[in-house]
Amino acid sequence: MTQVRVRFAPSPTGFLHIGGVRTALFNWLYARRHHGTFVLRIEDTDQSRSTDQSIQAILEGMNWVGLDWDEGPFRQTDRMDLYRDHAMKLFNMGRAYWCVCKPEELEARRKEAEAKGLSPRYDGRCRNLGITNPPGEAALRFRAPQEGHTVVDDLIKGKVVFDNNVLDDLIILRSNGYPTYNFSVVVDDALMGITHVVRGDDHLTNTPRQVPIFEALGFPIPRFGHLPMILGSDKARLSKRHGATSIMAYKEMGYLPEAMVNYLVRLGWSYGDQELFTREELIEKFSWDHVQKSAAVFNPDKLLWMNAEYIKTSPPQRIVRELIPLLVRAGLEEDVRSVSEEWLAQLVVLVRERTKTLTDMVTWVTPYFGWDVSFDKDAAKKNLTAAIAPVLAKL
RNA sequence: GUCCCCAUCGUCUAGCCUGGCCUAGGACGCCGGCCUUUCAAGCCGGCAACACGGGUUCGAAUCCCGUUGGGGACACCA
Repeated sequence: MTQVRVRFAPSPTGFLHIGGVRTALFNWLYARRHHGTFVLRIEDTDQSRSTDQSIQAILEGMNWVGLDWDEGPFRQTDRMDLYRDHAMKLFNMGRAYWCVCKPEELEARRKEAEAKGLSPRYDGRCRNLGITNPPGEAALRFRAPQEGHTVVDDLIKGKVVFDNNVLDDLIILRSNGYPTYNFSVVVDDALMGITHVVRGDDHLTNTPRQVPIFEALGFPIPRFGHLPMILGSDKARLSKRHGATSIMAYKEMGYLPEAMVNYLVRLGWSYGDQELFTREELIEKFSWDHVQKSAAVFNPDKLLWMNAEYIKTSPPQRIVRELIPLLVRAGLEEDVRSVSEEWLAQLVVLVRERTKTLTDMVTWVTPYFGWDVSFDKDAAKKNLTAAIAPVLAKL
């Protein structure tokens, strides 16, 4: 078998979403499992929505959960020549044509079709115009096959058959010269030698649109895998109104990255009855055939439980490292400086079984700081009751 | 509207491919008990599901068809 090459290709239009993290995680696990390569690619061809700040957020999030990439981050906007060259190649071989329809006209026609209960597809009116030198602004469309069918043998869903007559002649180059997603993704996945394209479920119907482009360009077709979506408690796609969806928001709330990873991987993947996995175990045990086909509801309670498990079982030194910045932020910088890490570690052991998040832990730990610095475990245990009572009262 | 995907406890899931071991297992949450001077943790126990309808079969959660329900896609967004 050839070397596994997978990628995570987010668009930088906001913070890093936990759904994105899960997609990245599955790709990362597969790469690590097979000693393959994990590529990070930033899909920033939408000029109006992409921001550098979002790119930073993506990198920050990936770093926090420990998903390291072997190549990249590549930015599609650095690769514009590649897309234009390949688009023109398609044009020159007659597989693409110039479309001079105005965006507003297309929009109007789409609405009209929808109103009539028809498919809101492009009607192909520029398809056979044979425009070679478009006057002013024009977009380049791919001449999609109209007959036959495209079969996607999905790693997760199995064989899925699409009739080519539902295919649209989609725009591959916008009139501003930027490539569209369905085109740049094909060029990049091919040129980057991606062997397995694993992405969200919402891309499944994009696949039969992309496969003919691979074919037309003479590229080998990668394997595809489509991961089920994450839903909110009302079974609607997970969004802000269900609570925090940014991965970094969970850091802020006092979650451990290993707990996030463990929870997210179990959301849609299983290994018998096992709930808790070390990173090494995940790499060793991960495979597509235990990935669920159906969408999963995000359950904050279970995540909280899992975080508590990690807090209870992680080496106290590890917890201390994560805790210190939070203590500093809580205004306890002086106090933290006056005690040893060892002292803090003992304190962590003392309170950890009653805390579910690091933020909880800050609350529990705070009253101890007024005490004698020569911390004695046994003495503290005897005095635990006294320490807890006032904290309880405040809660 | 058209196309595609999905369907086991409230939720995450095991089992389904290779029908009988399933009076359907585990986990979260919930309820009760034990432990504890109180809380938490821990331990023990309980509630709770094969969406529905037809087939196939000696036998179906497991295979087939249909229905219903949920989700996704149909942009000069990704």
